[in-house]
Amino acid sequence: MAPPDRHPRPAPRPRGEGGTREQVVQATLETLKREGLKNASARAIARTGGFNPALIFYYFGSLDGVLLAALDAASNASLTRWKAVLEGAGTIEELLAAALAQYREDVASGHTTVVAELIGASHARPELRPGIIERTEPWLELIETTMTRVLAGSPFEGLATPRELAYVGLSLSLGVNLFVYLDTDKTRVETLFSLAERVSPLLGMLQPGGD
Amino acid sequence: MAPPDRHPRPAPRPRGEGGTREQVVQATLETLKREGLKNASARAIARTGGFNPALIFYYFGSLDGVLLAALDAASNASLTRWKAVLEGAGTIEELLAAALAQYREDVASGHTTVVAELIGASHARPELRPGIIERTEPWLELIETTMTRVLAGSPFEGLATPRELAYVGLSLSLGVNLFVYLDTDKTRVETLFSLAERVSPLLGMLQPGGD
Amino acid sequence: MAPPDRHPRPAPRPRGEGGTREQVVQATLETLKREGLKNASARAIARTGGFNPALIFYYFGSLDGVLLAALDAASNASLTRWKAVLEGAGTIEELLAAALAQYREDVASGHTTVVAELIGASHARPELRPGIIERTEPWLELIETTMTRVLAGSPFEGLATPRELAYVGLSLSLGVNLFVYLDTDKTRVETLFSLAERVSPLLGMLQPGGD
Amino acid sequence: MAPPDRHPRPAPRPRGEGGTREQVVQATLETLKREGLKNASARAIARTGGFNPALIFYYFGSLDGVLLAALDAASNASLTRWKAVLEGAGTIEELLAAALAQYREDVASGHTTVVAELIGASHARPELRPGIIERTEPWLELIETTMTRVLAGSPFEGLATPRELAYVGLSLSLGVNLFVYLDTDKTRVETLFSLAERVSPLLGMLQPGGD
DNA sequence: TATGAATGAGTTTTCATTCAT
DNA sequence: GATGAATGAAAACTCATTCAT
Repeated sequence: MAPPDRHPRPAPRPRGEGGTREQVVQATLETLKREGLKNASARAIARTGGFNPALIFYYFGSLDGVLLAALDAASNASLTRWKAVLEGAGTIEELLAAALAQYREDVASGHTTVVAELIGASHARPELRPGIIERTEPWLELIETTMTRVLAGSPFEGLATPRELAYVGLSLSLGVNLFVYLDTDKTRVETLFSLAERVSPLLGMLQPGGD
Repeated sequence: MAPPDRHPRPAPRPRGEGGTREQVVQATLETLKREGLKNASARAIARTGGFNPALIFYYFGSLDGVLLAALDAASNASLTRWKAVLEGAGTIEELLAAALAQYREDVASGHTTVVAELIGASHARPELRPGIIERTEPWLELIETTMTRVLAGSPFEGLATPRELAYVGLSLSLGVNLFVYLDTDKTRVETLFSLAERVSPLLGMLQPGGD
Repeated sequence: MAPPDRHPRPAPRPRGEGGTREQVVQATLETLKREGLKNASARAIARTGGFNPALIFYYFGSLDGVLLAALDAASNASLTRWKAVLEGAGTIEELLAAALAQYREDVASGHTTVVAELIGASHARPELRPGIIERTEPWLELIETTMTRVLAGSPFEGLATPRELAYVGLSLSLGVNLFVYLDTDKTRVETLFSLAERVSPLLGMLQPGGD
Repeated sequence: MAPPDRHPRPAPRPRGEGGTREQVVQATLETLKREGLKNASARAIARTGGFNPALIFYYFGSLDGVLLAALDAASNASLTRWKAVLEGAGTIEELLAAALAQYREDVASGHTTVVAELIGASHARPELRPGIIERTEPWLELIETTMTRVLAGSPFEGLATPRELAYVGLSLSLGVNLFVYLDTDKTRVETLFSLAERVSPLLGMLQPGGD
């Protein structure tokens, strides 16, 4: 006469496919996109992923833990894409065109949302700041490297260091991210992008051989 | 019999001066600056201001209510200052110099923090978005008006509409706001500003009579 | 067409009778007695008292807060009783007899359980220690005062200071409390008490005039 | 893929020596001493010992299981020491001196802490009571035997049975244990012990041949 | 106008425990 | 013999909000 099994273990969720840990990160990402950081509680994430909230703490120790892990995942994926895109650009004009195209895609896919969300969140949740600042560095480096390469020989070269330009680039990028978010129907962002396309050839003209 | 320990009656707030409603807004602003949006709960605000949490709901109906009221207050104050600053500028160079000076002051005083905080918050708290977007409009108008005036007769005039430039300006402003926040020791922001100062005269040269 | 009232406020629990705060303390005491400290969670206490767990935090700030408040209540009540009892005793023999009677009553009523429970708990919950130690002092004072009075003129007077005897008394009292708790059927405690009754007259004989 | 962050594999425990089971008991003891019963969770114990929490259940079936096993270990070790000490004492005076010395050592080494902790815990955790009461018996027997031997021929012999005196002894011992715990800087306990030293010779004088 | 009391639903986190491997 | 993964239940505590006064 076995005692009544009050907690029958449920059929184990399909394992493997990326690993449970990965699934938790994915659920976090999805929740962040769908419900906003404020509502991305441990419970909400678990609901999204169909698992037990305790799992989050088992793998990441704290809610902040998963949030940063999710930022890592999103940031890394995005960084890889952008690296590929920027490496293909030889001239200022090409660079701007490529960046613009990628930015458009990011906006459309909503992929950047998470990054922007969490960077914006550093305001609301001071605890996250250090981790977020840290994850900003590879982006600065990518911009810096690209600037160094593309600006070689241009009149801009003497005007600003690559690092300085990286700061400008990151600020602009963050700003547009926020702007996108405030722009519900995306018409304004489109206006902004088309302006960039119009101006870009003019900048290209300033480059040696870029006539 | 005795009132609960947790709510020792504070030294009675000086009544009148500015009205209770105004005091609630001020307490909200202060809490926002000191503790971040995430921690700006009704209780925290009430603690800051030394009043009863229910007061918030009495005057503003909901927590989101005060938050938007606080955004209004901060935004209006800031807008007034900026209007004064920008109206004094006749040339592109003067405009940039004036804007930079004001921006520096804003960063130093922490006055912009609240605006940035709440705009960044539109990510985290979808409920606030509509209200926030609305409060963005006067800023766009200010930038637009200024651009129209300053760019008259310059080669940029044919390149972009004032509205388009307002979008650029707002994005940049938002971006720098975030960047400031990520930059704990403010050295990066200073680098950014000094770059702007170096570049600004060059742009001025493009203006008619600006040689 | 009012919106559906999803949270109809329940008929308010009968107010007054000692005040809500007092009810919370009583519920804590009762839970402590019935279920032991380990199981005296906020939920359990609230269940006992039929109120919302949040009420505990509203009035006492933390679980430790109520526990100490409960200790205060139990300790004070007990202290009052003991004071009355001890003040009536003029000789060592009378003192011992009175103390024994009161101790018997305490054991029977289970009233001391809570005090012993929480003092014993200082082992398991270091956070409570300072508060508990503090609440020990009036007991030491009571024993000290009594000893001073009763021992005047006896041969014990030169042997030990009243303070020292207070330490002995408190230790013995704590020890018997624990012993009581380990002694499920109370036969051992009864043995102990009857021994005390047998010995007490002998001590009395040592007193001046006590022959 | 990678193991979760929270469980970095510790430097592999030296196997064999004493057996894993014994290591679990030791870790329990150590955790009990360092963090108190309240915080001696399965996880905490496993962390202390550098092994997997499941090991506890593998060997002892439940958390209460290890706790009692730890009490056994501590109690037995202590009992052995005390047996040796008490057997060496022939007179009341010697007995008291020896006991006092050993008690002092126990307090200093913190070795008694665990025993007291768990006995005190019978309050907080009713589940542990039966097991604890059981482990009390050998102590009573030791005191009883010693009393019988030492009191032979003394005037106390007719006054109380050895069993009764064992109850007094255990109560006093438990009481002092608690008192020690409440006495942060140990000055009070020292006062108590020095009083005992002063009084002890007087008791010795009552013994036949003890003048 | 203002507030103390009260509450339901939520928060993050930790628990003892099980089980497949 | 030993462990990593996983989980349901519960822990302490905070939240925005309401309402009688």
